[in-house]
Amino acid sequence: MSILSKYDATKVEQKWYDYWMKNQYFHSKPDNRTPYTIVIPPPNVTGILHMGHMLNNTIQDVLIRRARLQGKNACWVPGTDHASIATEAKVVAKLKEQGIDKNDLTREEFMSHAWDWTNQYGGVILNQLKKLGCSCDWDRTKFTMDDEMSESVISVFIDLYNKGLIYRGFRMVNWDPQAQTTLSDEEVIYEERQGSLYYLEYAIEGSNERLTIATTRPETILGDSAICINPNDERFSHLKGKKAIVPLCNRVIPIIEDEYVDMEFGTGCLKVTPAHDENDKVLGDKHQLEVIDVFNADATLNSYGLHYEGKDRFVVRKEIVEELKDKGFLVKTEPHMHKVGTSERTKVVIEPRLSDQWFLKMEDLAKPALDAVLKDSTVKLFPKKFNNTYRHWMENIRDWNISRQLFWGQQIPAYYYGDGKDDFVVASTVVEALKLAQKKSNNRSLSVKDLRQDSDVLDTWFSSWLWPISVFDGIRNPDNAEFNYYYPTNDLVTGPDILFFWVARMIVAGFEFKEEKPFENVYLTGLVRDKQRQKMSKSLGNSPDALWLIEQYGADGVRVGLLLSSAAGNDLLFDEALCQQGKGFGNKIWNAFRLINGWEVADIEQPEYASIALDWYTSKFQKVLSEIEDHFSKYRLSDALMAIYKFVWDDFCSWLLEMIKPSYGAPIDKQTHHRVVELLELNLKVLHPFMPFLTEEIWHFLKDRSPNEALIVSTWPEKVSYDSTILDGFDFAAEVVTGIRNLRKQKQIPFKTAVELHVINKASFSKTFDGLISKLGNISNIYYTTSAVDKAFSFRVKSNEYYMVADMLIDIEAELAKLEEELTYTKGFLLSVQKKLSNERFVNNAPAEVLASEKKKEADALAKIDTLETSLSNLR
RNA sequence: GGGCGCGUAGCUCAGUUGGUUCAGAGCACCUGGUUUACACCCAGGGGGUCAGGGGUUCGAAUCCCUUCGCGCCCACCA
Repeated sequence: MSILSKYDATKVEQKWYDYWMKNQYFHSKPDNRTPYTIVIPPPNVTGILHMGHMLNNTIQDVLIRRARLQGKNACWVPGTDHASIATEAKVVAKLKEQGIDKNDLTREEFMSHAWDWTNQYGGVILNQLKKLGCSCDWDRTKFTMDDEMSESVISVFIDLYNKGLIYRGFRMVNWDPQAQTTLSDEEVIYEERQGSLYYLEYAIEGSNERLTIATTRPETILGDSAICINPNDERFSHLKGKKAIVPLCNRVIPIIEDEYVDMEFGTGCLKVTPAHDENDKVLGDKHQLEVIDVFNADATLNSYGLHYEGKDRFVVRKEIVEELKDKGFLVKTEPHMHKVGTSERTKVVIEPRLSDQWFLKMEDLAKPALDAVLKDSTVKLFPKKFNNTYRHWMENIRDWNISRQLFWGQQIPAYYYGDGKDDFVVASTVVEALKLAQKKSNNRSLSVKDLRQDSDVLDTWFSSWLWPISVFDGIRNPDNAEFNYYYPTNDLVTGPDILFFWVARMIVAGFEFKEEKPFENVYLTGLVRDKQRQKMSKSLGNSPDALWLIEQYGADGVRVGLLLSSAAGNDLLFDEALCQQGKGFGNKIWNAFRLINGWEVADIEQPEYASIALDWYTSKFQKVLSEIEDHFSKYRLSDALMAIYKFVWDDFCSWLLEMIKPSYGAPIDKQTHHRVVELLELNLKVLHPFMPFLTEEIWHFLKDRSPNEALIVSTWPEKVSYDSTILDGFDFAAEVVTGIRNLRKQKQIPFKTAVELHVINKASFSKTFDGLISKLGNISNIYYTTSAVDKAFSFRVKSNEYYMVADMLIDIEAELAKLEEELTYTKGFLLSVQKKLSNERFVNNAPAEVLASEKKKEADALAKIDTLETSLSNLR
């Protein structure tokens, strides 16, 4: 087979993915190995792959592939989330295009459309993950609305209800008027908006006086039930006990007193509208005020809105201000910055609204989850700084509104049998519900027909908080073998934006339902932004198409590009140039392989330099391996990758291969070839998690391998002790080579011209590396001497003096100047070291090794000065 | 308003308990290169008062105080 000079990812990647799939390497089943488990953060079933997914899933794949190589039973469970509000919104929009109004459909009809949609788009994102190389166990693919997943959700609901933790309450909730559902507090995003503060006059009953209040929401005045003043406010003490008249509708409302009112803000008078503001609701309850809801579900005004009935809240705001102005109620308008709650999904302004909803009591549930992270560290967050955020949320946790006024989701298993507040039962089936209802109502004649199931569905997160448990069927079959083997899972990789939505709640669920954490480590990635630091989003259009990127740079290139600059917890500034860098890296490795592969191998003696070079690289590999391990242990994947990147590019390609490369046309000896292939294989192993396709491709080119010898199921390199003296020696030799190269460049001595090298070996540097130095510097001979060499260019490494003899004119003045400069610098350095050493307090307080190092510095400097001075006097 | 975090080379970031190798890496930049794996390359190089100020210490990018700038999370002020 011919080997192309440029690596072509597009031709290679699909081939290996199919191969891995065919051989079932992604598939896991319990056995006697240690499990390593990751559950995917399930993406929205109808979503498409964006940069955040690419980053997340690349990281997960790196972790899972490494674990697999380490001999663990690696299991990565994929799946999707039904994302009730987002998906329902998409389906509603699509139906609208077809001229179908959701409100005209029955629940069953709508669900059928939604399932069609899901089946049509549901697989898209998972197929995109395959293109990225993700080694998920696809046989385990789950969907949060699968029958068995839904069953788990329902049984958990019933369990929590029976424990008294779920209750039904008439409360102020966050209402999304577009989706016409409630939202949890977490789904509301507060945005700073420029608004206005309107000063309105209310007449006082039985008086000509008028009272001015300030409000940001004039459209709600028709729902006012009181004016509130601070009892300590002397400006208004004469109004105590009086009544005010609401403009336009002329309703008479009481003037109440409460210290809640801030005397400094606005006019010191507050209009109280219990139906449309949470604080007003509190005041209303305290003072037993009437609750007047002026809105319909879609935030148009209802009949309380008088002639504004049917108009949208924002339209009414404009119009009512005009009317109030015309009629003399508007005193003034001031610009006012304030925070407005918006829906995470639909972006519309949230309306506080009173309604019957289902809530989950969180306070007690939160306790074990709080301790697990902060006290016992049974769950560890990376980076650690998120511990504080987590603590704050958990300690101030509020009850979770879990009902949604949607169709797409698990319908709440509550059945009403009467009109009373408590006339309902909670059960998994109608039959069971009937039994309970008959008992609770003491009415034996109650039949299924009398039961009406709650029309709400559960919050999506109420199903995904069970994800690590339910994907192994741990709710329905608590003691099953799979669950016992895989749970708790090991690592969770996700974005910090869903720390509360999902991560915290999974921890809660783990302890509540399994008395066990759901995972050990949580790796929170950064957000993917563009080069201008803008968040990547569809609306900004700054997010590159994932598949297009993969086509351009190969999955390996994109993976490397994403990982190169994404330290854990830091935002990633995505730049396509990084993918190019990743692709370039792949090509570099490819060419290193081609070089090795192209050598003619002969049964000849191994040169000494080659053996030394290989020994050095073998030790260097071990050193880098321990660095890589260290980075992995801290979830510093980009550092691990960078360590490998530099190691492969610099140490392997630029140093090792150049050192062992046979001269032109000559064959390489068998032994060297064998060892360098082995070393390349080690490189491929540590690279595989990052660049799975390229490495597998080369792996199979190197040798004929049967499927069970594939790289993906090979073994992670073993850590063994290594020789650090050879590493130090090599560093010294490398400095010598660099010195030679520098001189060649400065003096324009072409590399092709062999030169002699003379050395005054004051540093007693081992001659072991002479062969390598000669090869890399094109040195004809190395001579050891004790005195300066005439007509030569010189350079120094530590206290060693090197002379390069070339058939060229030496500029004595320039050489002198160079030596003088080095001498001045070294003397200055010596002075600073000696100053330190003569400081008694330093000598007394500094640890021994610091002291020793300073003394060594002093000795080295003295030796170097001696060398320099000798050279100078010789030259003169 | 409360809390957390950040400010190190042109850019993105490392820098563990203050002390060999502490001022680093990658990219970008500059100079040279038709070395028969690779120009997606090779060799070499420049570049930082570690945001400003003060303090502790024999010694500070690192610890403390303070000023300035930035980001994030949480919170009901009309």
